[in-house]
Amino acid sequence: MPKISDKQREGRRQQILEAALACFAENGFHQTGMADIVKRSGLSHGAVYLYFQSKDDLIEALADDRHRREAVLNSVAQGLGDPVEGLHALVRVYAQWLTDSAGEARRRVGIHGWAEALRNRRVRTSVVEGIEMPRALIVALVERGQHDRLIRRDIEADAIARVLVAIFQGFVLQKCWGEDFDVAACMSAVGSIIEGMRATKPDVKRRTRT
Amino acid sequence: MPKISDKQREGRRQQILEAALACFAENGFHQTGMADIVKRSGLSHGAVYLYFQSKDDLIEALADDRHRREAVLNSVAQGLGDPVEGLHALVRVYAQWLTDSAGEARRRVGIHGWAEALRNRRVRTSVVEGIEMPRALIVALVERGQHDRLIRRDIEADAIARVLVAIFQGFVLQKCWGEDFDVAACMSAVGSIIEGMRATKPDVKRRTRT
Amino acid sequence: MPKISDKQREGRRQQILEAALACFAENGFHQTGMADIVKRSGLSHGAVYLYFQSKDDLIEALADDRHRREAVLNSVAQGLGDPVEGLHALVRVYAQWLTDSAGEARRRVGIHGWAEALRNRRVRTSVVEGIEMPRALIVALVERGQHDRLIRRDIEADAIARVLVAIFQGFVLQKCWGEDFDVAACMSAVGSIIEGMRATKPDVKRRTRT
Amino acid sequence: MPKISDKQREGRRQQILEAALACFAENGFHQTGMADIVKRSGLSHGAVYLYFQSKDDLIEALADDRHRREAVLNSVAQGLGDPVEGLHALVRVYAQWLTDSAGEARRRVGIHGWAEALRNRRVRTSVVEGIEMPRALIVALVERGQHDRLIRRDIEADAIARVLVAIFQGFVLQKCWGEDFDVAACMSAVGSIIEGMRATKPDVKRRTRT
DNA sequence: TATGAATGAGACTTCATTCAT
DNA sequence: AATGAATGAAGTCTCATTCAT
Repeated sequence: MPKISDKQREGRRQQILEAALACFAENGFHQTGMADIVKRSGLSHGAVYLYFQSKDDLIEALADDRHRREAVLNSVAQGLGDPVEGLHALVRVYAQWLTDSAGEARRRVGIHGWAEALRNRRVRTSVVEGIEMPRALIVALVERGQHDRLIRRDIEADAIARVLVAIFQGFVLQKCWGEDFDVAACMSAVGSIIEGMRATKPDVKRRTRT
Repeated sequence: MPKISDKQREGRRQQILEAALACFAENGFHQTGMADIVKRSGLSHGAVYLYFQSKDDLIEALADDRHRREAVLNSVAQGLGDPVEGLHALVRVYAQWLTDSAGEARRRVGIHGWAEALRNRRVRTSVVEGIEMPRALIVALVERGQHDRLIRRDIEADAIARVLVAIFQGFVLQKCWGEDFDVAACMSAVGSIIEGMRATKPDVKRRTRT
Repeated sequence: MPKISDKQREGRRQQILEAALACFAENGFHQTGMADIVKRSGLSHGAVYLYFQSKDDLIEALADDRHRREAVLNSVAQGLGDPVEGLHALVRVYAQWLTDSAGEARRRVGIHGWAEALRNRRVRTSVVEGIEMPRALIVALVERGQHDRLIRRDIEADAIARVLVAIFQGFVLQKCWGEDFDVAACMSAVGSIIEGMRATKPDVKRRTRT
Repeated sequence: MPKISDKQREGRRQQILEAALACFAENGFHQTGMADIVKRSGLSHGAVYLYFQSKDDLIEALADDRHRREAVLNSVAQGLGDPVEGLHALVRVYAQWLTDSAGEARRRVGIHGWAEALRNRRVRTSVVEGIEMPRALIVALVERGQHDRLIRRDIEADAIARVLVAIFQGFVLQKCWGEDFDVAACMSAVGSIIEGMRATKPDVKRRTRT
């Protein structure tokens, strides 16, 4: 029975996804031909279509894949005691993801996905949900911090969350374009921003004044 | 061979670029056909190729166009007395650019350009130079501020510049994807961050002022 | 290698032929994929190829099948006393075959076979032999009728046979295309034509003249 | 201005249609590749798609073409004084069409079209309308003949019309399959059938004879 | 015997670009 | 200068058939 095992099946799937990832990272979705993916995967044309219905399906599978991986990333920063420490932890996780050389292809494909999201509804959904996760996480941390009087109350949690997400998006772009993007320094600056969010002791002073 | 006037020539060029911009904004570079641009421009295939050597040439021309427009944007924030006010002014200018409904197409094409920059050296150069301008401006402002003891000296000017640029890049993405991106609130958060950069020795100053 | 019984073998064969018949009736030979037949038969690709060498083999097997079934049809009209009654009987048999709702698929496949006969020699042979049977039968009946002075002698047996066969072919086409083909009325018209072939009494007169 | 004239345009269209006709006649619609048509037309792939949107469009254009030609055929038999002569005229016209050696390809494609009509709604419409024309014409002739007491009133005009149409359909099939189809003899048999429809004024004749 | 994953030639169609007019 | 018909390489995808298991 050449009905291959689920493990083998998944292996083939990954093989194709990896080939597609590498090709898309190099040339973008629309400048990559199925032939490129086929050749890189080491399989045949037909085999690829046995695992993915179409090129778009492949693109969407990669989008979903990314979505799933990011969920894991975010989980790292959850459940930490101090909200501000939670934010720092999140920054650290993303900094690491940004530095991981094996993730270069994934970051590049991510950028192509951002552009694709503008016209492909399914990709957009995946992307938007992808940023929704860290956004919600940050909002929760900030609001908890504000409730506990650890974070200044004059900043909107929603807005600061979008700002932090934007920072990482911009970092991905700048890192992928240039060779001289200093991740450590930039991350340190982000750390400063987070520190700047800490409630200053005036709370105490105000109380004393009152 | 009725050689047309330079003015007419430039008009035709703009006509084509506008058509291309609209098409690219809708469908991206590689999902837009020359036929789409030709139809939208109201000219003929031949005419378009009279003004642009190739589709890539058109893409690069738009990238350069963007580059030129951004130079104008940045000039607004130059020459202001107070560096921190300069930063705020820059934020305001970009906020307005982000809100301008007529610029939606340009923002979308910009995103496609970010992806294209990954594989097209000429586009990448244009994009990188494009962010180099505000970056350098911010660096200059911050360094002047630090020199004047108006801005904290524990943050790296280079890094904070990249952070601010990244924020705007991320905002463009989030704005183009979603319908519920609150520009004003986010900008206000950016304002807070800038305020957080102010040197905190008010005591001394107040004393001296008093 | 558990060799299955001949009975099982024949069962499988029929199972496949039935699936093929249904698929071909719906979509024609060349718009039906082997995958369709495989799915409908409930067997596997390999199994189908165990019973039929190729798709063409399947097509030809169905043509032969039809050939065999028609032989049975024709036998009904044989051995009747009155030749004219024989013709009427033949008409009745074909009318019934035309009305049989279970035969719809077979009629449709038949039409596809007529087209296929134009390029597939084996199918053509099968089809031509298929019409040869009723044609010869009609010729025999008419010639016997003419010999017995029951049928007018001014008509060629060969020609009238082709006409009758043609009528049924056309009826199959018209029935399969349209929903408003009135079989009974048309058959009645054919009956009139056959009646019109009866020798009129002039024979007697001629005799008297002689 | 290389905008070619309507005449040239129509010429190219015909060039392609002729190539398609020849290919389809040889191998049927689905066994003919666009490459075959392209090669035979002497044009390029792109050029063919400049005149026809798709292969299906080509098939449908040929179906419409046939439809139009048959309209001309039928017009021949219209406006004749004697209805029975009209029927004979119609038979003669179709007999000629059946014999015309240049029409062999058209007849073969017609058969493929009959099969295609089973699954392609547009083709079916074209085919059904195509037989509707002669059918209506025959019905009109027969009814006029019956009204004028020239044709027997015991036969249904509708039914006999379908019979005559069926005869020609069957003839086309038999002619295209076999090399020994005797058109003249068969047509003569059809003539006999039509003669058999004449009202037999037995009363008058018998009286005169008597 | 039976399975179904795999093959790869070939199907249809698009599209950036050219060039005769 | 301007046109738009024409090109043909390359794109995505299908499918009859095979063969390791």
